[in-house]
Amino acid sequence: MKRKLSLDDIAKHFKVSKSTVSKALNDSHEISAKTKAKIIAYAREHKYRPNLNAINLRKEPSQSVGVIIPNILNYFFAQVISGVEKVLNDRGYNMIACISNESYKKEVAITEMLRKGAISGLLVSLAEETGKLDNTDHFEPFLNKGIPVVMFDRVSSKLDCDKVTIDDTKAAYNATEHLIKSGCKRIAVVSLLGDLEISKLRINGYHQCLKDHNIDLDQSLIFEKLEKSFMEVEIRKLLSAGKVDAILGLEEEAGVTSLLTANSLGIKIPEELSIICFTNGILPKYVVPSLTSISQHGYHMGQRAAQQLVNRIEQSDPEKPFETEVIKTTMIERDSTIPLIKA
Amino acid sequence: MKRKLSLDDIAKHFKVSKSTVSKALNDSHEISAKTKAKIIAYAREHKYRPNLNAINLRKEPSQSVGVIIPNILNYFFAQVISGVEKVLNDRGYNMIACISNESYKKEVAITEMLRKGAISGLLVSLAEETGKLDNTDHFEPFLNKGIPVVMFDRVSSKLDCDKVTIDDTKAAYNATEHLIKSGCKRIAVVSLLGDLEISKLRINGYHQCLKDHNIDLDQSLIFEKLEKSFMEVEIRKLLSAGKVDAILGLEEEAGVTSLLTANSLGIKIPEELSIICFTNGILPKYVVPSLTSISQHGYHMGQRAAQQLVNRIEQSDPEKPFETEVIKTTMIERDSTIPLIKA
DNA sequence: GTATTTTTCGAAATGGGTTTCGTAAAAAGC
DNA sequence: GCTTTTTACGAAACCCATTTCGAAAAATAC
Repeated sequence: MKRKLSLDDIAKHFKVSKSTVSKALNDSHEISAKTKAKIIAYAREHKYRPNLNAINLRKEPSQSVGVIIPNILNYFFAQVISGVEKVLNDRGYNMIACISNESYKKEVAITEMLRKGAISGLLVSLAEETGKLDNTDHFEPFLNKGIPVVMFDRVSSKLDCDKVTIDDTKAAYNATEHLIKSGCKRIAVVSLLGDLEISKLRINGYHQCLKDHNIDLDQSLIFEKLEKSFMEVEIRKLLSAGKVDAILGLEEEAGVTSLLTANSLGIKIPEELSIICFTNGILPKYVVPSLTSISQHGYHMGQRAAQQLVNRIEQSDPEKPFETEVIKTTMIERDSTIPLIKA
Repeated sequence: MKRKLSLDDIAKHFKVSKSTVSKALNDSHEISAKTKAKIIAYAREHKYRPNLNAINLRKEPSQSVGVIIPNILNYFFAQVISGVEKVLNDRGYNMIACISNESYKKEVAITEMLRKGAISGLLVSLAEETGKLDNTDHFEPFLNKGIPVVMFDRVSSKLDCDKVTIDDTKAAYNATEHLIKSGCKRIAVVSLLGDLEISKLRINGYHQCLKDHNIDLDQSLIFEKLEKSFMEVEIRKLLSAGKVDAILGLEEEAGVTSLLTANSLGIKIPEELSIICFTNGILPKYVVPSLTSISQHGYHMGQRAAQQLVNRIEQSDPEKPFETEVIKTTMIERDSTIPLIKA
């Protein structure tokens, strides 16, 4: 059991006071060269590291908030982080960014780390695996301690806290409707989102829209839990069969992969196949043909989530009911869909 | 000058001891319901916030390191962050990620914030503006305090510390040589990097290669300090003039913009124009035609930088000379260049 | 009514540094 | 040799919340 070496320990070793040690290590002029030398040497040898909390206790208290995102390589989350960082910085907070890498275990480990640390609040977007396990118990300790939690985008209805999302159901509904109005009848759904709640919501929107337009639901056209490694093969099978005239991608990668696969099969877009996908990242604009996609306004969502959190932190009324803010989505029409003729 | 409300302040107000206040706020059973109620009410009303450093002083000390990147929306930096985060997490550190947004002022503000905070080390990639001003004084205080700093990618020779970079000169040389060997003679350079040191290094590599192949340098082909908003116009002018048969983009955006502009002008790639760019992000693979680019292995670079930093933190030999680790780059050939026939 | 238990609270120690101020010893001044 | 100034260091306060332990007060037991 090695306890950390402290100033007192060094002081005792040399039979001097800890103020002497402190001054020696800070290279104060009050301490003689010899004394300084031996203390510094000893400190180095024994890898003395000052306790940063102790140092900071004397300084202005600094606040930080933890942010947990599933994957920083996802452009949407990079946008969110960008927005979060701006707000936090403007309001004098540090951001401790953590990446769950879509893993439940990692997410739990992060929360444990953050609990030890000193955070004033927590921003979370759930890992895919957490969505599947549907377990958000690891966030409870924060709420119990009065540390506010705000979930964004990938939220869970199991946790009672503030949330910032898009209207997934409505966005999916509108996208589906656009496809139907442009003449599509057999609309497939492809997705890597697995068991996340937002996946169910989006599919619900799709269902509702089909129903409202009297189109029979065909379960064989829904691929909601694709594995990344098999996605392209599955899509290729689907498209080769020639039974679909549109694809709704529940996230960007599914949409882009559909488009590229269609290209490689020589399927004409949008004449023979229309595609719309969620998440307007970098790719939709640059692939050929460009891809109609639904912007979730990540930067703005990040800003709003951070603002909600800081408001909670700074205003101490725990009685204030939790709110779910819904960010409007925007469908950005590009070349993968047939433009509607305005009535 | 309002000082933060402390436990003592509340204790004095009610003429009780601060242990009573502490217990009341933590909902201890030792405190009567009435006492608890009034103390909690008062604390809420006056927005009492415990000093987290004081709380943490009693817990296991947690270490965190600051990371400053210019822009999280840049895929390369997202990769770096990804690698950094993995290493830091594995080794028990928190990551405080900060975004300078390419601004010198913001970068300085971040360092000031981090100095107040408790960080054990700092990872930095310079903002473009900082490169232009060529001023890294704001990092000196960390080094003077014995807090190690590791720079990565956009480093400065002004600061004496550990660094992790690619061999910019060599990478540019190799790319240029590839273009020359595939028959290009008039190679333009386009870049948004402005006054960053890496920009000069890459241009040096280009110079050297031209020299070694007895090609005269034409300054009018070098656009090293393009502004983002004028870039496309400049490139369009350049390409319309029809005087170039290759473009070397010093970063991804310049490369992609060149490619798209050439497309829109009907210039055939790679027959009439070859393009290579630095930074193998998401786009090069997806644009049409796909773009030959130089991978800087961001994830690996992030990992190495973090490892260097943690090593410095944990091993207390400040005498160890600073090192600059050079990460090998890889040129990924795609369809924007003519393949070389192997000898 | 006395003995025992429970409730409620306070004093003080704790965590690990920094900083102020006081003092003894050594150096300098005359 | 005596006074004044430096130099070198220590004691203690300070930052702020938590927690242990002891004690007084109140409630219950018999």
